[in-house]
Amino acid sequence: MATGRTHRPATRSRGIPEATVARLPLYLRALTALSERSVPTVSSEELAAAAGVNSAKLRKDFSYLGSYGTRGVGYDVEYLVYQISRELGLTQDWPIVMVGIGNLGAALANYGGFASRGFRVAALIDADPAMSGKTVAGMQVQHADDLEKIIDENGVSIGVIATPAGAAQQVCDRLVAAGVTSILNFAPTVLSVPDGVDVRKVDLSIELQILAFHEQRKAGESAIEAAEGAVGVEGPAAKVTKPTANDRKGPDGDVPAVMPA
Amino acid sequence: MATGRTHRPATRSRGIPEATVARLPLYLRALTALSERSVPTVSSEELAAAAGVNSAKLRKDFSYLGSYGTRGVGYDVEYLVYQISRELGLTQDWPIVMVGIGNLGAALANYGGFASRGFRVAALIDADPAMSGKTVAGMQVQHADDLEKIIDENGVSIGVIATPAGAAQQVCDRLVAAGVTSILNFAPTVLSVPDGVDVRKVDLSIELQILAFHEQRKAGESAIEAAEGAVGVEGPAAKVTKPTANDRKGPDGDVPAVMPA
DNA sequence: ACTTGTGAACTATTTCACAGCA
DNA sequence: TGCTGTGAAATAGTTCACAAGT
Repeated sequence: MATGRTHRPATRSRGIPEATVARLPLYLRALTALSERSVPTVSSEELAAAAGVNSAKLRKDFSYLGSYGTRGVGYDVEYLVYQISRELGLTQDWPIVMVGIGNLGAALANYGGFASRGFRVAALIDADPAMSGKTVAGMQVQHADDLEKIIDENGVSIGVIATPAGAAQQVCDRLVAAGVTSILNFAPTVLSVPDGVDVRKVDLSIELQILAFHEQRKAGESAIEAAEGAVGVEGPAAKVTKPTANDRKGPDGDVPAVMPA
Repeated sequence: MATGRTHRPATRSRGIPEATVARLPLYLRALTALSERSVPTVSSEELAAAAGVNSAKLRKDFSYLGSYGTRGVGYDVEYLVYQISRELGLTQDWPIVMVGIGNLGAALANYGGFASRGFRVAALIDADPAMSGKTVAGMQVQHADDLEKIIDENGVSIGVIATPAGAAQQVCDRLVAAGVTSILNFAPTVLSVPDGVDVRKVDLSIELQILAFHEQRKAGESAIEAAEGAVGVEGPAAKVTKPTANDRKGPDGDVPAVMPA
């Protein structure tokens, strides 16, 4: 339903803001949950709550996609699921290759969230000959030598890198040379790629460091307040102001080492 | 080493932009690498390249921390490493608990990047009795019953959730009740927490969906151009007013199922 | 009576470009 | 001369608040 189609709301299809794109998967998840509960429609208010954003932002986001709601009523859940899926390109099948089947790679291979949207793991690849032939998440791990062939035969355009940092750029280069144009990088390295190739980076330790920053703020605040006798008193004494030392800050040995599953 | 120290440049310590905070770990990583190669100083240009940003942004970012560079010369590597570490709160020790030792949890436990900055895994916790006592990453997995005791005894203020989506909110509530004020959430759920508690979310499938969006753009561009040769017209008949079936959209079974390491 | 869709105001972030210092 | 530090301009993103549909 929804009026949709004939009237082209001007906005459609022309550059959706990056910030909006990043939230579409969030909305999609919330909508999918509603869909499973057979909820027919949602208001921007309800959906926003379920997705953890405010309703003005959600409405603005949707306005970039088109006018898919009905005033006075809300949004048709099924219809919106479809529209967002389509916008994100999830109505098609995306074969992906995963390179580096260590601890993290194995976890990713088992990750249900990949398969549950348009993604399909076409191959698991590891450079370690000892890994070849091992079964991870129901698939045989293949050797890196076959990378190009696999990409070509499966029409892969998205690659996931979960190798140690040292190998990432090299793997990336091969992926790109073989035709991959989008890369999800879990290795703690800055990858350099030619124009036209997208890279997204997930860095586990960075997230923790950001939390530590805010955590320190909280602790510091009360310390200052306590020292100056100011307002907002809130003080679990447990907040050891000056913890132990911290010698280690050792080598950047991030990403899990390869280790058979 | 570097002029620094005595002069306090006005800016210091007052609200550093969130976008800047998010990049500090990036700079820190690049600087650490330089430090290991015993490079004494870097220019904003060089460091920016190593961190994958542009130099104007980097200089602006650093200007929020203070004036730690030397005009005509650059930045003292060791000094900057220290200043950024301090700013991020990494000069102190942060004990963390990890809840949910499935595939992903095990990978995280083995992740070198945690230990290599101020973080220390104080405990691995899983609700599955079959996991208790098992050794993962050199630590005994403990049962969820002991959560509160562990948090209290170790002064933990940061928790990592790697449980299935269904258990996440419940785990979160217990963490918060026990005194945790920062949470890194790997479960594909929106967590609700009281004011004063920070949550950061890492969602593997969201990142892939964002890539798919851009990937589709690339492909679509040429396809549409080829098909319509014209300008603004966009008329994929596919605009099925009433979505097709769209079967799969299966259960939101994200996050890896628990499975012994 | 209710809820969307959206200009307009506001806030945050990035980029420019150059004065100021080593 | 070379490179930082930073106002000022440009751009991106968010929030407000209300007109317009249903």
